[in-house]
Amino acid sequence: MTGRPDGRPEPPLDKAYDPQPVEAKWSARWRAADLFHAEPGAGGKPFVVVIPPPNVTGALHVGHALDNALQDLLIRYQRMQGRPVCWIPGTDHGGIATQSVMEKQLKAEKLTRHALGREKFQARMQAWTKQCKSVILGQLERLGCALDWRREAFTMDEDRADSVFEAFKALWERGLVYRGERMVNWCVRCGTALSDIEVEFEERKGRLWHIHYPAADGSRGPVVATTRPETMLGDTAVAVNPKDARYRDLAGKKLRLPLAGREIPVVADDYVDSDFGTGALKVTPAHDPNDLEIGRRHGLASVTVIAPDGRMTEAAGAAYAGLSREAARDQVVADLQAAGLLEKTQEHPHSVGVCYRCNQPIEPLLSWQWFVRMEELAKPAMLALDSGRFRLYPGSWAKPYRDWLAQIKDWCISRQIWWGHRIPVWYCVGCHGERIKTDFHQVEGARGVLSRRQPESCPVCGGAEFVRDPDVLDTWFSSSLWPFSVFRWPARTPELKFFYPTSLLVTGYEILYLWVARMQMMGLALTGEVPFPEALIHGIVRDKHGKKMSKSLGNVVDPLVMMDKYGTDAFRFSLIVQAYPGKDIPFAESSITGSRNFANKLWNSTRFVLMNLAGTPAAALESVDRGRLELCDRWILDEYQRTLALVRERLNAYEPAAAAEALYRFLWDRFCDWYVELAKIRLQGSEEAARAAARAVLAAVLDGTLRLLHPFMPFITEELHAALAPCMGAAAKPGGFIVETGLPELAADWTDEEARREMGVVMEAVTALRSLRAQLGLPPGLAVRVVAAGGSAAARELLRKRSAYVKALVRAEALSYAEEGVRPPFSATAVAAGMSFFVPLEGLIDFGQERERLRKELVKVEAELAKISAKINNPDFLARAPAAEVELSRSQHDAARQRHDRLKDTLRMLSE
RNA sequence: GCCCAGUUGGCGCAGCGGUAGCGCGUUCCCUUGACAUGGGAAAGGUCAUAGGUUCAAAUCCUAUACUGGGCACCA
Repeated sequence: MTGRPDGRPEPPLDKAYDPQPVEAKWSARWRAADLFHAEPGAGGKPFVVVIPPPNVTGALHVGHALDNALQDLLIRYQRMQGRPVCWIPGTDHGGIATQSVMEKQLKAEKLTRHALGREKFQARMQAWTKQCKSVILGQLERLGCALDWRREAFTMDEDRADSVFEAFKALWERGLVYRGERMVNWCVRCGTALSDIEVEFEERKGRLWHIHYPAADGSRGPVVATTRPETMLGDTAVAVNPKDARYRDLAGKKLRLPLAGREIPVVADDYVDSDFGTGALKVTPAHDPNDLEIGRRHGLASVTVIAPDGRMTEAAGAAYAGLSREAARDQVVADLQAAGLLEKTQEHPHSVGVCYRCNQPIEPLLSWQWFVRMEELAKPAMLALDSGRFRLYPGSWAKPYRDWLAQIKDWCISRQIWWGHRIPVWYCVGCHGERIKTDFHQVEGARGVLSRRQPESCPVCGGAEFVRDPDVLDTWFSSSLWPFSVFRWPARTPELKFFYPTSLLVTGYEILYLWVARMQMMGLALTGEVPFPEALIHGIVRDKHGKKMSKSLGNVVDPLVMMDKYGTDAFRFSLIVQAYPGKDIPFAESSITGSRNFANKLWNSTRFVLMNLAGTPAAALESVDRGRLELCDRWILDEYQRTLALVRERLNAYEPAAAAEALYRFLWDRFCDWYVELAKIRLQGSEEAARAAARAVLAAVLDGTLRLLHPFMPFITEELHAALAPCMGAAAKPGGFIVETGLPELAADWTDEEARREMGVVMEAVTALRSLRAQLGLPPGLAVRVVAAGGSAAARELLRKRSAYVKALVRAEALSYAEEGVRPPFSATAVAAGMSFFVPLEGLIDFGQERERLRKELVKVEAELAKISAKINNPDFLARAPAAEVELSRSQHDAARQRHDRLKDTLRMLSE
């Protein structure tokens, strides 16, 4: 340590916290020490979390940062409580989302996946995945995540493929997967079917076209209303409600379908709402789920006019075939208008189902797909919820979760894309004919053989030529197995035995049904256990105006930029401190600034303590004689103890924001603003025993605060702990890394109501005097004399003993006492803690102003007094409120009364 | 249409039965040996509206309005 020119020792830390080097250093050391690797079997019940695997679609966003900051917080917290922890890292192949990222890249190269072919496409996907994984894992490490890096998993690697096949097989054998022809949600852009939850509904501006359908005999027919005129080419009936008097004699008649020219019947069906539109409904069984039902009830034909690629088919007629559905709509409307059949057009906003990946309108299409029967799977999941074996935090999610399970529909799991687990079913060409090779999704009732590899021969016809189901599984299928596939289920590994079921899942509510519910169902169905007994469901990170972040809005915040600018700890803390249960987070940069400042405050309070420990290490708190501690020591220890309890309580209840806030306020408002300032009195004094006591308390409280803060801010606390430990002497806790030192615990009970009360008096007096100084505009450097008068004997005695506190904090050179009723001449007055404080200011004070100031003060106190008086004079209150409450109100009343009287007295004296 | 959540100082949020708090912002003063990423002081709210329960309501109940969200949808 080199000396400074002025002879004082060089401070042990820089003046401001510089996060970058600190983060790099500790990331590397944690990794090198393999600090968060867990082996099965050791040390009691483990705390296990599987990461919600990010899709390999690019870099992480702020939402991931929040999710992982919360997990890391809880992992480190549990670890510090002495539990073995295991947090599994990994990524998800991400199906459609990832494939469309690749397709965009191909498009930029003027390529398509079809031009490339399935195999080459796969190869490119693999390469991309590899690159993307390392970016994502790197970001997680940068965030400080205490992941067990040796256990990294990917939803599409070999081990996970075993799990997926086994799961599919188990469901197949139990008759829970089936291939069926259904009206599915088809995304024209993605070229695949989607499950119901992958469709989002958006309110969009639309129109309602009223079209006249003439009767076959040439007479006037009904007018139908539709939002999708292009589908009329596939109409096979018009339906009306049987009770609708307007159409009573129409049912059973034939109509001439405009543009197409064919005859279609009018059918009567209860489904039709007479009040909507014209009360006559065009029926297109091939392109609308409800129309399909009507068609089935009335034995109607089905004419497919829109192909899976979104273009019109031959069946739509020569004039339209090949047009996109949008172009066909315009053409149909124009043609109808030309034919004089378009009665009118209305604006008609309505909700449109769109693809959750690409936002394009969904096309309902009839096709053969794989489904999972969900009802049977949902029942155990509901039971787990009802019996408390599975709990959601916050509990407000339980109802929506349950409602969703109760009305669950079968899950379409086949996707017509190339990136994913291929469906392990093979079809014999001998049995199904050549068509199975080219027109797979239209082949009715195809029966496949379940196998991972091509079967030897067909069990029916003995043929040896097979085609594999070209489809892949929904990416969420493999995700739903994640809590046990990461431990290589179905293999009965030691990991599976020790780490499964996991302890907690942390994720956002946007995938509650998509993922959380399905993991519960699959876990219960395949392993017989709830995969995690608790789930912490957090909100979404939005922009500062509360809008969803999206690339198109340009309001996306890049976590790396934030970490570079403010440091990882500040970034994490700002997310956690806003993560109140059930709330979305409006993310403003100003909130990270606040956390950055907090980190710096922490840094500097350690810097201060270090400066005072250098050379003379602190004694352990336990070894300090309690009689050597003075008021502020007892007070801060009481506050500290409360904070420890509160933080633990909040974290155990999964309320991290409240825990973070408690720590923030303890460190800043209590420790720094009051305790450190008061400790300075002794530290700068000459009495060695007093200095030692202050050092011991400073060291103990700071050290514990650092450890308690570590799960929130891992890097800075590690750095500061490393700097502090060598200076702590006997007070140092054993352990290398801070996470190994455990959570702070108190050897003794430091509850101290008396210290709280007495510090309260000191703080009140100090605040009142500071306020007085500011209001009088006294320069901060000007030392004043304070004369106190009145108050209880106890309060006087307290202030006499603690006059050093008051003097130091209000920059007073003297604090003396006057007889009640004596007021030093030319003085300003503050009233607090039941007494008056006079500050003599001969020549500096304008009595007119001083009177005015005190009058304003009096108005406030009068209002307060009136309120509290009304309360304690209310007989009902006295009769019915609890005694303690009455007592409290009385003492409040007395305090207000005293304050009031003192102000009045002072004013009277000033007026004389 | 049904269900849920929210509505608290300029902005963002706590509090959820006993006299309204925090962060950011604003105003004033201060480069004093941890920290100007700091210290001190101040201004600013009839806690959406209307009823009700209670000795006492931001907090419980009931309506209403607005804002989000979920579910189901009538073309």
